[in-house]
Amino acid sequence: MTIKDLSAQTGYSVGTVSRVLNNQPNVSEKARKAILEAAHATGFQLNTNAKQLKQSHSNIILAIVKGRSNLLFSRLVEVLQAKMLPTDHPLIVDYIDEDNNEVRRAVQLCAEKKPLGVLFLGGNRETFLADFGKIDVPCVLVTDDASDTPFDNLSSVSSDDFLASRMAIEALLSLGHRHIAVIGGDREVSDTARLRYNGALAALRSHNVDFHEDLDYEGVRFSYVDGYQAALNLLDRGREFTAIFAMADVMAIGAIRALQDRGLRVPEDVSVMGFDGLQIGEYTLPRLSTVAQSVDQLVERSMDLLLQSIESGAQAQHEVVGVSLKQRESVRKQ
Amino acid sequence: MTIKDLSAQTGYSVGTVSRVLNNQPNVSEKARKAILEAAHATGFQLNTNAKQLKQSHSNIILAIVKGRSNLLFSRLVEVLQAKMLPTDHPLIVDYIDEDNNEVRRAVQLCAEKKPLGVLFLGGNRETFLADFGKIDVPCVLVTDDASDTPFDNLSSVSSDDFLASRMAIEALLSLGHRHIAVIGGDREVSDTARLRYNGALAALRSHNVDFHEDLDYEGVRFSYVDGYQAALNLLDRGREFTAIFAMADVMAIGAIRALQDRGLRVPEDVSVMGFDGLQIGEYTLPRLSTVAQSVDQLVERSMDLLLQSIESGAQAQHEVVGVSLKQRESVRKQ
DNA sequence: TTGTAAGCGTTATCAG
DNA sequence: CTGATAACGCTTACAA
Repeated sequence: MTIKDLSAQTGYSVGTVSRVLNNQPNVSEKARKAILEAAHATGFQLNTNAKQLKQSHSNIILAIVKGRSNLLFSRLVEVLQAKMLPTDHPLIVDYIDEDNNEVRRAVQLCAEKKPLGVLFLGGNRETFLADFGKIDVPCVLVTDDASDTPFDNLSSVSSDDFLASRMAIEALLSLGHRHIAVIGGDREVSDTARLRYNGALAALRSHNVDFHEDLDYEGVRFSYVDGYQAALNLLDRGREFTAIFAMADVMAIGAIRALQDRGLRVPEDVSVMGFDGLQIGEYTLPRLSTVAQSVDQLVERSMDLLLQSIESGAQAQHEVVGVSLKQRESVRKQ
Repeated sequence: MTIKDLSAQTGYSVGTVSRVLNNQPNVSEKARKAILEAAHATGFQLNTNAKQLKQSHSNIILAIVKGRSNLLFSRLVEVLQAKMLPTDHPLIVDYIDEDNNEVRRAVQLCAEKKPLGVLFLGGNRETFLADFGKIDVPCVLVTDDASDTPFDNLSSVSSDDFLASRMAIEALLSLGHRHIAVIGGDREVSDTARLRYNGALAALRSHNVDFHEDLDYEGVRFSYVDGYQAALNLLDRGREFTAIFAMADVMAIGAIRALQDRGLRVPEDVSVMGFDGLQIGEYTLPRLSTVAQSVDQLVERSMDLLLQSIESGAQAQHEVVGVSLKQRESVRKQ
């Protein structure tokens, strides 16, 4: 089934059929009705390959998501979809593995889909530096900062990871905790992990609190099981600590379970602070205290920046949206 | 950048360039090397639109996933990707919203991608009955049963929802529970919800246990918050129950929190049994007792059936894989 | 308002 | 082994 068939069926030319199917003007109501009817009857759909191959530009917005099982990104995508619906920009969401190159993927997809702009959910500075030059449509990096990047078509909207992390530690400190362990990611690989680590360290240092990277830090993957194992390692190392700051809620939840399994109560014996503000944190026992990123704002600002660049050629901007400390149940006074 | 440019650059014709880029035989080593080198140097990638438009068939396997935030499906996709990697079948994963029509989407994508076969992660019987006739490649419906469907190119691999649900209830009954509430989905809409409901009901009936649909059943969406609210409703209704069976782990987790918020202890005061066997269930307090679906087997059998149909034209088959009762901490003797 | 036809980047068929 | 060349299904000037 092609527009040719539809053309034959209705007696109109493929040109007219195409115009109707794309809601273009300059078509008689009669033609429009006949063609639409035939299309509906047969369930006809335009072939996206041919369409995109031929089109010199679409009004697609592309979102490239780094990591399928990142719950924060899942939520961001949900909200993004909802907010895109009322606009007339089709949203194409493309998932790549965490260790794939998001920029190269974008280059490829830009050539194929000719989107108006692209949103990167997660990304790595080095990767952008290496290949972003090949992209010429407006882009926004979401959840990571790109302000120290030399591209004038790359905006960014991120939470202030350094500050947020600092807030998390300060909150713990202000409650009297003086021995704090940190569970995070690989700082060599992840900009986010590095920033959060530095923020935590800065807070610790400024309060003259003892912290030994080798003993008090666990750099692992952002997952339940890694958080669980990290907490176990911390415990086995024999260091005394009254609080753990985990750089992601999933790790925090894993860590809490590890503590509980070792007979420690949270928060009575050990406080645990997470990062992200995932939904699940509201249903655990204890409910997870966390530094919550604002999904709504992240999406809102990103779309705004992107649409502004697209519609009025606005300059690249780098915004930081606020985080909020959710004091729930997993943290208490020492 | 197109193969034409590459052709000009290397002095070979587009035909040869295409052959090289597709690892086809009948190309001299010299040509292969020169072209590959040029392609690498420029980071050239074939345009998928043009490729798929022209190709009469690919060896793509298509997976259509119904619902982005279904944690079971996320896990299935992960395992699926891992298992597909060693084969030479590119896996294309396409996500649609829960309330979209998976079959119509498949029809469209089959026309465009010409896949060898398609895997449906989740699907609705009615939907298949209505439109599946238009699909002629081998397909497997995963997690739902399609044995009462008249298509000879549609296999299915599912957990026995009826039996599994029955097992869940039996387990509760054997522990002395006689007042069991059930939290599930909309049986009008979801085959799965209906099967699980019927299984639960059968078990209850066969033990002559009192169960009033209006009072003891909550049909809601499969989410934390809905599970939470459902448990609250159950409580507010004033019925006495010593156990809750939730048809999904996420609902069970929500329900547990609701009970805890009302001062009830799980499992001391109320036992809660989930369904699915998600990872998160191993990290909650209490750890979630659940009827676990076997993600590995589901994927393994689905791929097997699909590949058999593709490679040797095997007939459609309908398999049921076993579930396992994970007795963890949220259920105990009444 | 409608039709015609070129061409998007590729694959595939056919000669050479 | 290699090169021309005709599609694939669509959009988009341009003509009518």
